[in-house]
Amino acid sequence: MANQNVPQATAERLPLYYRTLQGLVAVGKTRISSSEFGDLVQIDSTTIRKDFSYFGALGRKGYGYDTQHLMDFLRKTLYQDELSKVVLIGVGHLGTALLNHNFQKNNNTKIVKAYDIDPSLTGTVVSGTKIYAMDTLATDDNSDITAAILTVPAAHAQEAAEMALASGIHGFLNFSPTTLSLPANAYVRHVDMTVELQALIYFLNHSMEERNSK
Amino acid sequence: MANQNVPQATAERLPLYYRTLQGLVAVGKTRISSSEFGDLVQIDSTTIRKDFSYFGALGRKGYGYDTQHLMDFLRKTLYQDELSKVVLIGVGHLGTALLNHNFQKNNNTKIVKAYDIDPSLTGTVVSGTKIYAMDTLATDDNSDITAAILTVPAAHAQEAAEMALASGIHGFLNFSPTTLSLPANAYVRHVDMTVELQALIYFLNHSMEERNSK
DNA sequence: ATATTTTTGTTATTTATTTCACAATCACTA
DNA sequence: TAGTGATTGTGAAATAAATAACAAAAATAT
Ligand SMILES: NC(=O)c1ccc[n+]([C@@H]2O[C@H](COP(=O)([O-])OP(=O)(O)OC[C@H]3O[C@@H](n4cnc5c(N)ncnc54)[C@H](O)[C@@H]3O)[C@@H](O)[C@H]2O)c1
Ligand SMILES: NC(=O)c1ccc[n+]([C@@H]2O[C@H](COP(=O)([O-])OP(=O)(O)OC[C@H]3O[C@@H](n4cnc5c(N)ncnc54)[C@H](O)[C@@H]3O)[C@@H](O)[C@H]2O)c1
Repeated sequence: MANQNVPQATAERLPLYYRTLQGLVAVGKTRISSSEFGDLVQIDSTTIRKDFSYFGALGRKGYGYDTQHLMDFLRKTLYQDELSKVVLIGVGHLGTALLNHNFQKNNNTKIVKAYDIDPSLTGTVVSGTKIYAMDTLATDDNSDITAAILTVPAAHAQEAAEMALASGIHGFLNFSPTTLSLPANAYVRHVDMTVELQALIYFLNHSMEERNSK
Repeated sequence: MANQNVPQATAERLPLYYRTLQGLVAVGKTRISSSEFGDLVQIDSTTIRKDFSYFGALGRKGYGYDTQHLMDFLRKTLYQDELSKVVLIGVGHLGTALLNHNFQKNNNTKIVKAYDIDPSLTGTVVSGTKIYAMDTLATDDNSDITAAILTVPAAHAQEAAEMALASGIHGFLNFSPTTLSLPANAYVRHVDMTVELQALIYFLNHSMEERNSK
């Protein structure tokens, strides 16, 4: 069942498809065509049909897609039918916001514990999540944890990631503005708000120039 | 000077290059080769040379790149030599974290004001930024504002964006897990943490399966 | 029951991006 | 200042992704 040949670009769209389908099922919509779905998610309908086709025939010709069936399929494909446990490292401004955000709603992921270097935070509970000292991280057994969310200052992201890896964590969602150097058995995704903001400003200015020069 | 034919993928890497160069200049490194730079940012050196080549000859053969010169060039290209004013809409958990985060450090962008629908927040100041009522947004003159950061609940993101657009804002950094439908004169970038987390889980599981099947 | 319409799944085509390969050029050494 | 080594800039090739086009199939209407 493992689909080795699903393009990366397709895989990255699946969560959006899944969430959109959750919304459709919730409002009682039972069927949808690729073009109507495409309008919703702002992706060309051909791209959507192609994406689904990597997983076999999920729709019915002349009818479209059954939202419930498609949602169920994507839930399995995205491993959302089992709970994924994650930890959060760095309970500062951003980390606290993430702890307060209930990822578990429509999203089978739970922040089960947090780590911070600040001794005054050790043992406290933020939004139901207990905070542990960093000293214990590297020697803890976290092999049941899917991923670590890194919200520490950039200067400490690398060491924090290495400790987490030592404890058995292989996935990382890095919010620090720095590149991590980890061995090949680790997988990192980077959410970089500064980059996003600068890219936004770049594209805004350039599309304006383009418009003016026409 | 407007470079119409810079690929999108290249443009999206420029902020990372710029930030990395800031770090290099700060520690006194005056020159760097594309391969050393590539190791730092984890991008193939050929890609880096190609990226820079869209802007002309920025390096010197047999020498590499002058970090200060390259940084200055990118600062101009990314419009980082002028201050970009942005507003933030939705001062909740995430919005507050962003207000507390000093974007202006190494990043010529300032959140100049915020908006929220909660009357108890109106007139208060969070981390130096004054909060205004949503009623006033659509009629305010925000034509000097580059972009709006949207950190409102998903159900209100569309209406908030429309009000901001009415006030003269054309750029949006959307943190809500929802697609925005805006006219062509608006430009939206989407930061979607739920999608990132699910994509991470998907790739982790799939790369594990791949490894096991070998 | 038949005709018409809808809509998928897929092959072919186009476009975008990355990587390769290497001549041209400059830096540095002796 | 000649010779060697380093490193860029760039066409060509390879890979990846998006879009177009359409036959096949099923739904719906008549
Ligand atoms: N706050 C934001 O909105 C925002 C936006 C974009 C990026 N970021 C990035 O996210 C990261 C966190 O930002 P923040 O605003 O929450 O910072 P913060 O200073 O508020 O919080 C950082 C937390 O990490 C802890 N910490 C420091 N060193 C540590 C270590 N070695 N191990 C474990 N914990 C450690 C601190 O005690 C603190 O609680 C930074 O890298 C920042 O650049 C934040
Ligand atoms: N908190 C997180 O870490 C996190 C993570 C991922 C995504 N998000 C997304 O970011 C958004 C905000 O999340 P949050 O946790 O800060 O939520 P929150 O409930 O803490 O804050 C939302 C804020 O928006 C304000 N608001 C509500 N309706 C509004 C309207 N129509 N106009 C203006 N302001 C309005 C509320 O008064 C509140 O202050 C949500 O869409 C959420 O899904 C948050």
